[in-house]
Amino acid sequence: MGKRVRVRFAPSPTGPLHIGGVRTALYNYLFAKKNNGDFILRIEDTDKNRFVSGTEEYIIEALNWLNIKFNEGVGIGGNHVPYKQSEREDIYKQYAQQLVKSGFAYYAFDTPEELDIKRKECESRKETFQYGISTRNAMKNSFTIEEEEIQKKINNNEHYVIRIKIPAGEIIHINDIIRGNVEVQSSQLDDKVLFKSDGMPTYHLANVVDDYLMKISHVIRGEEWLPSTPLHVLLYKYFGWENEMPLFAHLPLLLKPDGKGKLSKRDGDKLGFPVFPLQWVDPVTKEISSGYRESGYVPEAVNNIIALLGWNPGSEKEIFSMDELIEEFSLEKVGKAGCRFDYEKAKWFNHQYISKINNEELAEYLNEILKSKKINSSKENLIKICELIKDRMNFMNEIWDKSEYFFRQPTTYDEKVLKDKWNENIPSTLNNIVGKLKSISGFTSAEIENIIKEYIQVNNLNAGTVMTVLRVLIVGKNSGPELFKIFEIIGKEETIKRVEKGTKEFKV
RNA sequence: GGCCCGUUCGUAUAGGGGUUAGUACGCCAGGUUUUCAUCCUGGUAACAGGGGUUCGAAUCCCCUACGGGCUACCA
Repeated sequence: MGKRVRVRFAPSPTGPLHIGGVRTALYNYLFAKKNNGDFILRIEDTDKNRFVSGTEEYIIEALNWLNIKFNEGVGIGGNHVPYKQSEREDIYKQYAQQLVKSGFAYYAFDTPEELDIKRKECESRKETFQYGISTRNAMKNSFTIEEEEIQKKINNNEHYVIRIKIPAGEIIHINDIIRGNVEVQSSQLDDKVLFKSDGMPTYHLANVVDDYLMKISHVIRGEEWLPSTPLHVLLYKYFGWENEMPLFAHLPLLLKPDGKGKLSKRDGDKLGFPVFPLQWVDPVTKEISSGYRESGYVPEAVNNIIALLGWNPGSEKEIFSMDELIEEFSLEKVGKAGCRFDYEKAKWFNHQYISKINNEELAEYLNEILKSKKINSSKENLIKICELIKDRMNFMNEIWDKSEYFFRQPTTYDEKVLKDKWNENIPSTLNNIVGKLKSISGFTSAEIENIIKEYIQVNNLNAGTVMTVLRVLIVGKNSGPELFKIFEIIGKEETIKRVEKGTKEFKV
């Protein structure tokens, strides 16, 4: 019996969640559900300077929209409260001090400015400054300052940090579920800050302490964390938690479409597709970044799209419901290479999902939009309309564009098409057609079709011409669903009105 | 620069010693639709390069190249 699966999604509230973060959340969720485990939301707000207000709420709203449900964490509580790191300040301090006491960490008093100077010096010599075994004896810290003096400094409220003491000559092993065994020489690591002078821990400390305390079994996170994982492994060891250390799985990164760098929050709308799940308005600059929701994506499609960015069950199946994703997901099938979002494929996925929405549901959605435009229509009609336009939609927000002509007369005609088809006989033909339409009692598409086709045949007319002209007068342009079905839905009176109006108004 | 991770059609991927290297999106062509879109059929297009190992390598090993990540008192 292995231990209970407990995974966490741990974003920092420094901006809206981007699509890569959403994917990390989704994989964690799928893994938890698949293994009947827990999915925890933890907010990693240890950097006071980068905090952006509203992002915590944003993250929760985004996960809700996508139906990625956590069962423990910020907002809902659990056995390991609090789940916000800023509220756990005291815990980290205690653990950092424990490490100092046991000799695995030490106090350091170098100011950021002093460190900056050191780094620049090294840079000018084309070297990299490493606060570690080779330099720590030349810095202001426990190695160079007497114990008594250190206590005095601390008591005087002098700024200090706590750094890990990286051991010499060790090989640190990481066993990553996705990448296998990774080995790193301890000499490559530096004495990273664990506890900052503002009283907050760094990611490294907070993360390890919380994962341990919250009994996290698997750490599923982006590949950008792989280089610091040896440090985390060392921390587990120094705390004596080796046996409780979670398993790691580092996900391939989502790259920019041009292949230059990883996708970042700053990419906003520059890429031709949303990078955020929900629209985001920057609280300071008021800059608006579009979201998948507002761009007309359906949440199930978004989940499907991002699930397949870096994971594939090995079959040729492509459309997965959330339940199917849960059923089939496994970390072993996650790929190693970074991947790119493809707008065209995403559009196709979304189209697949829209065409699967039942007409009643879509009709309700359309009705909401109509209400905002003060348009009334019967439910029955809306269902018929949705049936006709559903396959023509790629995004939900196209629904008005694709259905407008059912509710109002066209305000403009596609003149190019009309001019091309128009001839001196058209007006009289249209008048005759209006006469025919008036004679139809049950105004059904089948009946209309019979009558009009018969008229065209009897008079030896060009069907393409007549139909195209009628369409433009009714719809405004030369596209849309079957014309006679449109006639039926808008009704006899409206059809006749539009044809008469067009006949009168259009001049070559 | 150093360290780490990666590399199959344009994109997402399947394939893990013997395949005509499969699929989906895109693109192209044809069909359906008297329109457009959907839909259907077909086509286009890839194992980064070089060395090994092997009867045989996309697949295992090494090197190189390229891409990416990390290198903060950011996460």
